[in-house]
Amino acid sequence: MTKDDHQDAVAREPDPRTADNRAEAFHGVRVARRNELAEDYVELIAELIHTQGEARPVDIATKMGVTAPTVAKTLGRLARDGLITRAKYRSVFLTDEGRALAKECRHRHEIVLRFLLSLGLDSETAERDAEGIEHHVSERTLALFAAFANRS
Amino acid sequence: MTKDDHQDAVAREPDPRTADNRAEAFHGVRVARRNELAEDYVELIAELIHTQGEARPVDIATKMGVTAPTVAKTLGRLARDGLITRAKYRSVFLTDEGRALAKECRHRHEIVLRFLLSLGLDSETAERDAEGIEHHVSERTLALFAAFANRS
DNA sequence: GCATAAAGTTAGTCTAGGCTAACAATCTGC
DNA sequence: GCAGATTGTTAGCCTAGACTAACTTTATGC
Ligand SMILES: [Mn+2]
Ligand SMILES: [Mn+2]
Ligand SMILES: [Mn+2]
Ligand SMILES: [Mn+2]
Repeated sequence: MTKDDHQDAVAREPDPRTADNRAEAFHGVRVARRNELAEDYVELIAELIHTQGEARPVDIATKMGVTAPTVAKTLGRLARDGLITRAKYRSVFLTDEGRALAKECRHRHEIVLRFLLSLGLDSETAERDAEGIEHHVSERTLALFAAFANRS
Repeated sequence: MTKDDHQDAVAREPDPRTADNRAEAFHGVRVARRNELAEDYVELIAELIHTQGEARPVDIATKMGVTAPTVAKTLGRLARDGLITRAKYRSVFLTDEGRALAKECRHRHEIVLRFLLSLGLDSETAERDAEGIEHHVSERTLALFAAFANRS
């Protein structure tokens, strides 16, 4: 269908499903990107509840570095998606599902961070990179990161 | 200003600029995310020009796993941003700036990929994860990845 | 307990990035 | 050289995620 198909007749070693894999990889990244924000939010909300006793929109806004209306709209989506519950003018609570996701995210975040630190990265850069990388590591990669961090 | 300020009076060990760093980290991730798509496109366009002789929208669409109109719109943005040039119904060319970005992206992609492979990851998963991670590694992290991959 | 400050909401705007449907141009094979 | 297939464009729709402006509610301090 695409040019590759007949090009492969000439190809030496590349396997015939390379194009598919590319599209799949990009698709996987797009999916991951769709969940990034939700992951960061529930992770932060869990942390705020733990450290401050409650998760207030104003604190979420400060830590996320966005404005209050942006937080409000995002919380609306999280509620719609069953990750949090909220009442008007009150602070935010995680549902069971939200709590489970938060736990998983914190776990991932910590492994990625520990891994970067164990590679020798300074903590500020490690924190910044971990915040982005954490959403793009598969289970398999995470396991390798954890193993490496542990035996360092 | 936020609750943290006076909370810090009670705090044990966390340093006082933690909140700022968090917001900065999230901001950095948001910025990185804005460039992800452009980076993947120019990298792919460069690759298509190299392997096929030209970069046709239909091939970009296939490899990216999106529809032709999506590609058309994205190419419009890339042209607007000075990364490519194009004429109606013709294939796409990189500007100097686009070529430079493509080169840099390919470089980053390769280092991340080699790094993941050298950690012991299978190549399919490595390719998928690299496609996402590459946009979130700082120069510093990249250098550590490269060093690790080389001495493995 | 009330005035004011702080926090939260709502409405409206914008861009990116995805899609489908419909149409236009180009390429290909005969 | 033209019919049909392929490719590309355009228009229009949608959601996410950002913002400002304006308003309402809640919390605070005196
Ligand atoms: Mn993150
Ligand atoms: Mn995180
Ligand atoms: Mn990528
Ligand atoms: Mn890439």
